[in-house]
Order: sequence, then C-alpha cells, then structure tokens
Amino acid sequence: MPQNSYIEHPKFHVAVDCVIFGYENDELKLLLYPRRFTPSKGDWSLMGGFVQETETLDDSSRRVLLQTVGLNNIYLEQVRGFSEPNRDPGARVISMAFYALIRIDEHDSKLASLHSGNWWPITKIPELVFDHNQMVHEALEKLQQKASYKLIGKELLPEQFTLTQLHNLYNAIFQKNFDAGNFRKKIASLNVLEKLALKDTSTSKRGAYYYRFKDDADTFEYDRIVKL
Amino acid sequence: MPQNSYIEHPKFHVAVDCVIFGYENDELKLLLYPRRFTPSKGDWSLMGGFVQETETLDDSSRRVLLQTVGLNNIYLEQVRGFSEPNRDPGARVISMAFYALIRIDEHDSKLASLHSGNWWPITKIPELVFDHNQMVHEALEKLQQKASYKLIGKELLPEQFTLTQLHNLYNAIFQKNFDAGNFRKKIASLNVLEKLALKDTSTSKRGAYYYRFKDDADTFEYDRIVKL
DNA sequence: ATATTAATTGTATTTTTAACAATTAATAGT
DNA sequence: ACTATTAATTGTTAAAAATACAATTAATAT
Repeated sequence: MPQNSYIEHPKFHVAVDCVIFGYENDELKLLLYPRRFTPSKGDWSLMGGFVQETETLDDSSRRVLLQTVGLNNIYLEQVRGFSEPNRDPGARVISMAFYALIRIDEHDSKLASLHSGNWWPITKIPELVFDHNQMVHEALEKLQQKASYKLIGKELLPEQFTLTQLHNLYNAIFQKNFDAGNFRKKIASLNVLEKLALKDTSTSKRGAYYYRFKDDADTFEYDRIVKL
Repeated sequence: MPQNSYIEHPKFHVAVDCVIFGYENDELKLLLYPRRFTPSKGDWSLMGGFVQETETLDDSSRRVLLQTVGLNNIYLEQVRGFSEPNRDPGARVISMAFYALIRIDEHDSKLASLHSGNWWPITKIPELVFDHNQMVHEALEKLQQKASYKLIGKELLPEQFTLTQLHNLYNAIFQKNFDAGNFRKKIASLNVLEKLALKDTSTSKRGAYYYRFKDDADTFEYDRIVKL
C-alpha cells in the first residue's frame, strides 16, 4: 500500500462515531449527545472519539462505548468510512462510523446522562452535526441488511422475551408491519429460540410465552428471514 | 466525534487498498502487484496508496486506480477499514479496503505491466502481504452480497454479452453452478436486459443472442437474484 | 358467566424455487 | 445433402416458501 516511503505522506486525525441502537417501548431508539466542543457545540451528534496510537478502530469504538454507556462486549459493526475533507469544519478528521446494539435497560444511564445523552426514537431523529444523519441512515440500512439474514434481537431485547416483542422489534427495524402469524412461523422454522415455561402477562390477559436465544444462536445465518 | 480539542490526538497514515476484480475466460480474476517497497518488497499485494490532504477515501482509491489501470469512472465499494496497529510492520497505517469492478479488456495493460501487475484467478490467489488476503476474502463476500440483489455484470462484461456469459460470471462469483435454464428465467424476469438481434457464434454452432443492460439498469434492486 | 382481546394456530391460494426433460438452431463431418 | 453433435433455449412438473386472512385459545375483567 505504500507508494514510496511512508514518511512523506500526510497524516490524519482518525475518529470513530457510534450509532447506538437500543429498543424500548416497542420503539427502536438511538442514543444521541449534545456536542461538547466547538464547532457546532451543543448540537446533537453521535458519540465518538479519536483513535489512539495503540488502538484498532474497533478498540476505539469499544472504548468510547465503555466510557459513555458503561458496557463491555458490545455488538459492533463497521458502517463505512466518512472522509470528506471538510466534513468536520474544525479540522480534517477521517471517521469510521459504527453501529452498536445495546440493551437500554442494561446501560449505565447515569453515565449517559452525565454527558446529557438522550434516547431518540429512530423515527424522530433531529438534525445532527456534520454528516451524522447520513451515518445514521446508512447504519439503519446495514442493520436491516443484517436482520434480514440473521435473527437480530439477542443484543436488543432482554434475556427473555415474547415473540410479540420480537415481532415488534422487526417491525420497528424495517418500519413495516409483518404479519404476526407468518412472522412467528418463520421464526419457529429457524429453530434458534427456546420456548420457556413462563409467560408474560403484562400486555395481554392470556399471556405470551417467553422465549430465549439458544446458546449457539449467533452462529447461524439464514437464507432469508424477512424481505428487505 | 472530538473528545476535547483536536490538537492533542495522534495522527495516522491512512491508505486505501484496492481489490480489483476483472472477468476473463469464464474466470473471475484479481489484479495483483509485487510490492515495491520494504518491508515485504517483492511479495504479492493489492495495489494501494496513501490518502492525500485534499482527497476523500474514494478519491484516493480512484486516483490509485487511474494510475495503475488507466481507467476513470470505476465502480467502487468500500469493504472495511483495517487497523491493527501492526498490520503493516513498516509503520502504523490504517487502510480502507475497496473493491473495484473493471473490464479487463478496457484497462491499460501496458500501464499495469509497467508495475508488473498480474491477473490471478480468484481460485488461485497467492499468499499476499500483510492482511491483504483477508481483504480479498471480505471483498469477495461483499461482491457476492451485492450480486445477490443487484444484477452485476455491466462493469465486468463487455457492452454486449450472452446470457451464457452472464451465467458463467455468476457461477464464477459464487463458485457454484447455477442451473442454466432457471438462471436465465430469473434474469428474464428482472426485465433489465435488452435482447439484441446479433448472435455470438464463437462458442456454439447455434449461436447465442447478445444482450445489453438497459440504460436505467443500475437503478434497480431486486428481492433476490440468487441465494447467497 | 360472559365479553373481550392478544396470542396462537390453521387453511387455502399464490408465488417462487429447483430439478431436469425436451426442443431448437445452427455447424461440422461424412 | 444428410446426419450427428452440441450449446442455447424453452418447457414441465413437483416441492417449497410466501402471503393473506380466518379460526381458535387462554386468560382477564366486568
């Protein structure tokens, strides 16, 4: 990859920006923060940070997430590198966008509010700093992509959840309304969920059985769970 | 994305590496080059280059491609950022892998051989420098992904091509053997190819009709062309 | 005891996939 | 000029999957 020697080429600040997805009250949400520094100080933005000498991009993203939501072992995917020379008017910064999936109820909400973090429904994302709206847009596309051939949910739903919750999650991710019966039959055919004895009675009189992901669930990919 | 001020954060060399796909003799091929600099001088590698001050990552990749295969307007996709601190033993370099699709017969082969470039069948890629084999692997996965819901071919095949050629291309990309009859029916149903009056008689006695992509072909996406 | 309602299962129709058989349109060899 | 040959192309059929929607169930609440 070097063209001649390394020394004579320019160097850049490299950053990561995290599109943090969570799920609450049948809504897909994003964790956003008021930007702490000039330019655009106070405007809503993704949480991000600069890559350090010893870090990979993933490391950097994990560090940022640990510092802002207090969680380790977060599910992460690269979205795309954003590199317009003037994307950040303050300085030239090349940024890798990531998306992260977390359980809202497990994150350190005190830590998040310390930085004035707020959860925004995906349907109501405000105008964001720089190219962050584009990052969000592409992150959602990637998530949909992923959810179409992997069963998403383990990282967003509680340990035990009902098929209705999973159905609602998929509706929220795709902003569609999948047929409940067909959806549940599809899920059943995948054979990665374990039906539990317990029922959730909070949303219906009859109650809905809880399910959990089998331990090896994340090793499977499927032909197609839902259409894109 | 800044954590405090910009100035106190480290800067990095940022590079692009190009996985250049071409198609020739019913084979999917990659254009590889002997590395020109130490470390690993002489070993096979992807063509790459350092990002310059005024360039986006895409710009940089296009510049590298123009310099090495003499083509403009190349179809490009980001694969992933590679950032292990020691991935390049010569210096810390964060690299964005791209894949490119080009028509082998249109590229400047003199320019390519000037840098000792060689086309390698995808099935026989040699050991490459650093993490380049991983880049190739992920680039192919991305290409397959793409080809499963977009009709790939416009960028790899000649202007006019037979359905047999397209079929062979898909076979090469997926390293499978799709049923010829079913494949051609699927393609027909997409409704993006135009049948021409001419026939190609080079590979069969009967001759096969030439087709071309309709002008708006690249605007369409499909549910599923082939299974992954 | 019954109305109510989310949860769950069932059914029937249409669409898609997949395997493979049959036909066609040319050429090449005799 | 006939015939064998073969890739190209079309056709057939069975199985599987997707889709729409109806019916039933299991509880609670009135």
